[in-house]
Amino acid sequence: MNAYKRLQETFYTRGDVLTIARELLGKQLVSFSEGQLTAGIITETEAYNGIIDKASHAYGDRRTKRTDTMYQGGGIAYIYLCYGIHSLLNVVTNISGIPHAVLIRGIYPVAGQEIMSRRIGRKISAKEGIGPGKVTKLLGLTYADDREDLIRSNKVWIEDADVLIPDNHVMITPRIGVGYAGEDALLPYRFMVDGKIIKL
DNA sequence: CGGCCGATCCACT
DNA sequence: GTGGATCGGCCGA
Repeated sequence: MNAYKRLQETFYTRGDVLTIARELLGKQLVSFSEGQLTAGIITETEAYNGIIDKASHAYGDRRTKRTDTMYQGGGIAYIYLCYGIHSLLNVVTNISGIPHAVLIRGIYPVAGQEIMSRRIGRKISAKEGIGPGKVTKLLGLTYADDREDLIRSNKVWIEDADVLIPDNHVMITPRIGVGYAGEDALLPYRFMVDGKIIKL
């Protein structure tokens, strides 16, 4: 039923986190959580550029129990709790020792919409999934799923679903909610789909 | 050890 | 437009 190809390690371990954040647009994020399959096309991402990026948890090479996940090799999930309530899903990139990550901020639901509705407590709209806290809620993921292996896990992974997002439908802006990051708050590290998703 | 605050969302005014 | 929910990480004393 589903012949889509899961993204492999070579996709995640590349050095340019901005390129990966851009290329994740249109990819299909799938979760098989609580025995339920849900999936969405990624529509919004943000890049976090490691120890030199003031907006990153790993700024200044701050390696703690929490940020240690980002120091692992690319291809795993970094999920942490924000505002005490929301679990935020990131994709760890680059090689082991370099704490790069891409925050998944938005998805367009394509499978398991009824499951998603139940998880969120009401019917989802077509544009549901905007906002990183909502992404994890729809997919049934929490910070307990931190470090899940996107390449080998049967709980959460990302695959190429033959969705093409042309450059003229990609909007690039500064990141959200990172005012504390000084001049780095202005960097154009946020990528979002503007307009139609084109399925081949 | 205490206190502040964050890569947010939603209900309510 | 705004404030409440809710908790772990981090910093300063």
